Amino acid sequence: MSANSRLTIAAHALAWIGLYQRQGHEVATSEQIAASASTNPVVIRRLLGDLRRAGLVESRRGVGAGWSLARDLESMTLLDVYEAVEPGPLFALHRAAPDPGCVVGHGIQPAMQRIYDVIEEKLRCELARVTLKDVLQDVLAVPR
Amino acid sequence: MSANSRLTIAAHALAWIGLYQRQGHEVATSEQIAASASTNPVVIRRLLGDLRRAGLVESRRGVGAGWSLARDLESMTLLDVYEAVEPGPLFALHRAAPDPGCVVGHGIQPAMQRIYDVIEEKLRCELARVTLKDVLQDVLAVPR
DNA sequence: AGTTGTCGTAACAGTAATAGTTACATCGCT
DNA sequence: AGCGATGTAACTATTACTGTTACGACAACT
Repeated sequence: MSANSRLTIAAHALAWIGLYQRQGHEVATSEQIAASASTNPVVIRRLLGDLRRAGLVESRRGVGAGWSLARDLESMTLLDVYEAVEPGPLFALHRAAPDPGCVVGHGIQPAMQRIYDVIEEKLRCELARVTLKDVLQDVLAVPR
Repeated sequence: MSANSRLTIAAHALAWIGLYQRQGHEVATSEQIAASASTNPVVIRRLLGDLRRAGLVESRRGVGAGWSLARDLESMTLLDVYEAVEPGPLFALHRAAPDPGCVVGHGIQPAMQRIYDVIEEKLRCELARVTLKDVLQDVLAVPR
């Protein structure tokens, strides 16, 4: 499906900031997070920018700048992250409108859309079950 | 997420063939289906090729060739189609392996993978609930 | 006031997948 | 033998994500 890693990296960043703050630090820099996630700081800044617009993190500028959580990890779910970071739908309909003169062409889009709506709702339910605190807990529980 | 229309078009094709056969025809051509779906015959042939490999349709060659259902529409679910047509996972992990020396970098992949596995299983359950007969029924129920 | 370190963002290249198109060999019926 | 459709290769176009460089904006510190 040409899956992307945006949800993974965003969760990684939030867990990283949460753990870092738990260790007594005020803010985390995009460079630190990027090093942990093996990616580029700009990628992190873009993703965290989306999360800031969604009210999940805050950023400070100037010297000693960086990112901090806007809410407790316990109050954030993967659904919040997903919505902040993945705009589009899971499945697409036809690129070009199907033939409206054909019975199937006429009815297929409403029919499939209804199915896709149900499926996306289920997906959201599952994502909403998992808080970022759960994620961090799972991360820390992995044996080394 | 950069969603694609493969599942939609494949369902369209199956519903079209099913209805066409119900009307007494033996086989449907990729050109007929492509016209209904407003796409190119080769796109249809590629998708139906995947469905043939999955045992959902059969193809005949030579004069009077075309596509027919290998099983009843009632015995096919959207999960069968999804599996035939969408190889990859819904969400990707990191492109490059995260820093194994970092606690988060070390534990994030198993943690997220477990979450993604659960979510994909739920998705499959939902897809398995819908047969292609249901789809065709819904299509025909759309008012014109 | 100047220096410094970080964010915010634009701009561009690289990669990959889907989709559309053309072309043609192959097959099997008539 | 001729015909009509599949099967498939090859190429292009489009799109999205990712990675990278660059630089202005900003705020703290000396």
